[in-house]
Amino acid sequence: MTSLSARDAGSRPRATMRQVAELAGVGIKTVSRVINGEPNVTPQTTQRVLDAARALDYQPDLHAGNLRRADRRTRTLGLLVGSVDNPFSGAVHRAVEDAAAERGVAVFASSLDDDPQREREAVAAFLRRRVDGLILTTATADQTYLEPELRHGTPVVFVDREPSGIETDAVVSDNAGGAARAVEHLLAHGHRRIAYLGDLHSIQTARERRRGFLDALDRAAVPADDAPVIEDLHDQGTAREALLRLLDGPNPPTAVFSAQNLITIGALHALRERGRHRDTALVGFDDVELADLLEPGVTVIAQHPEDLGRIAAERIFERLDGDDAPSQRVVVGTTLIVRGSGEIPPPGGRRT
Amino acid sequence: MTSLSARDAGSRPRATMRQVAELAGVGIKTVSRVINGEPNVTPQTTQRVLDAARALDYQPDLHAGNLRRADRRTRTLGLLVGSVDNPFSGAVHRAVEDAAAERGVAVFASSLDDDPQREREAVAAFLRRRVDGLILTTATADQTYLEPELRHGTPVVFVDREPSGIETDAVVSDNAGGAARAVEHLLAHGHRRIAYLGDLHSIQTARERRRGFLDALDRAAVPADDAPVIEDLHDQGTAREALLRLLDGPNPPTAVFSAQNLITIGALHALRERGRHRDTALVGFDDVELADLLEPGVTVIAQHPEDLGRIAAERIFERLDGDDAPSQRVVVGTTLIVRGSGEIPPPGGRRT
DNA sequence: GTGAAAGCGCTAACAT
DNA sequence: ATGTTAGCGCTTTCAC
Repeated sequence: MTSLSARDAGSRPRATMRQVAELAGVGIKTVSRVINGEPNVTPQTTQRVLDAARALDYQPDLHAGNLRRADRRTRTLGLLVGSVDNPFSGAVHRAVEDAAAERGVAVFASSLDDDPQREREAVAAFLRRRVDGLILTTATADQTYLEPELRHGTPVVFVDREPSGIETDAVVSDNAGGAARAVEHLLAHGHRRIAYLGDLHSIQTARERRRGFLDALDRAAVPADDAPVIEDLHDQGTAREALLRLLDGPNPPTAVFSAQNLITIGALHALRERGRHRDTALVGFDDVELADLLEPGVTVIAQHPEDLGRIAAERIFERLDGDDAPSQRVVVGTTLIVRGSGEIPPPGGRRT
Repeated sequence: MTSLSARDAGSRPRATMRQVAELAGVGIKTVSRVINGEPNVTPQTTQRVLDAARALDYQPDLHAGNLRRADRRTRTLGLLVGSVDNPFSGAVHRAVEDAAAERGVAVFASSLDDDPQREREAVAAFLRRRVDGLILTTATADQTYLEPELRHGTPVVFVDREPSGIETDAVVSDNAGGAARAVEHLLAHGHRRIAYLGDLHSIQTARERRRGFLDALDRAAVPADDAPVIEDLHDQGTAREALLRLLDGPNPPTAVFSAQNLITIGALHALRERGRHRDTALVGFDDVELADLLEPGVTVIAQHPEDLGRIAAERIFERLDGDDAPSQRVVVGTTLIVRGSGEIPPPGGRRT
């Protein structure tokens, strides 16, 4: 007897509806009615069926039922986020889960890692499992590949980043606006030499934040030469190194705008390492835990990931409920949280 | 024309294998062979089938196939964590996802919120979707209800918390050991009056950490009366309030052991608010982001959630591969990270 | 190398 | 109020 057969010996196959029907002495359709809470079954029969189901540990097979069911709903959603390990993604995920759970919908979650190929594979994996809808953070330059799914009627909502090449719903932060707000805040405190530390240029939100940053400088008539723009940072380590290079350079910035949560953490490390955290201003995009307890506290442009996730999930369910309005783009505002680091004046004090 | 029918008008039903077969001019079984990479199809036929599949945007229906497939595998896992919004859970989740993705397995993730009812519902939702295995963080006092699933052959691995009432695999941190290590560290720095701030007593790990805490005090012959033990804290707010009460009381502790990540954050807030963060020692269980940049840095007993998640997922796949060894309990060690807060001496200096 | 027929567990449609 | 039959999209079995 091999280990496999030994294992099989102990395992009863899962009970089916037919077996429940047999044990209860009723037809299979009656069991179906009871399990699905359909009317026209006497309380006595209902009880007999429930007893039989309990006795056999019966669990209905959602996928088998779905195969023939008119609405063909799996009550399942596919969610693609930056990384389930990132606090921003976690908050989005939680909001989606809450909205889905209310409706008896389960959520497949996958991490994108800003890798276009992972996106394609995750979406394909979702579709093969016939999810009712897709909530996607995208890493591809163009999402035309989703066009067939949209035509098939599968709702797709983009969260955090806007779609490109297809017309569909999106829920995003006010990236450019938030970044501009950060810069204006630093400008108001007298800074002129503000460094930009940004994520991969391939990421739409990174480009938006950079645009907001540059626009704000432009509006203030600050020559862009004064602003070192460092892009393509993708984690704490690279962000730290980039800022260390700036701080060690000939003309270090008096203020820093770090355009993503991990980059902010990397920047904080660099400033501490050079002992420059009390004289170099810093505003981060996206809030980070414990930012309020650092000295100085970290001023941030907070996003509202719970709102992004909740609204995205609600759009999906509205679409599933038949809403066929033109695709919408919802922009969720950001909030400046003043904590100290963003209010540090430049060395010479406020100029002009 | 209602909005629903208008919507339907634009949506083509999803292509089936039969349609692909028709378009390619072959039998359905040949399409099946091509899609599943089975042998005995000529390259020419293969190409014709792939072309047809492409033309129809064909995506195989994993669940339909699974209905008849011999192994009945959905290539899907159910994961239940504390909350997808918690950094510890996020790290566990990510490790599970990585192990699963390698094998083409998708992950359903749900948040437990330490609510027994949510656990039951999440597990039922997983089972109705015929997940191949369950990785569970539990909130129930007894998991005997899973016995039928184990008999059906569904692998169940507990992560973070140990099972009760059933024999199955578990992957947990060394909670008691880690807590004891924290206390020993504080004792070594001269503390005798050490407060314990713990999570819900209903949580197994919380009880373990409390046990480790009390055992270490006992071994050091420190009377337990000196140690205020506050339990049933469940978020930053309650933890903060509890510590504020202790600090404002007649005989405040000289050191604090906060037994969970959110509790540590709440404790940090309380200490700051009273300006006691430089003279009250603190060791936290579970690491928190930016703990190293606070002043003083926060000394913690770090867990290794990535290891917990990875090992749990590996156990599941080993079981699915036929491993029928007796159930295993894997204990992942903790790591003391010294950063400053845990090395603050008591007011009178080191006693004895 | 390829295909026809049966059937997985369930629901829809139509009995009775 | 309950049962019977067909069939969802696929894999299995077995025939050719």
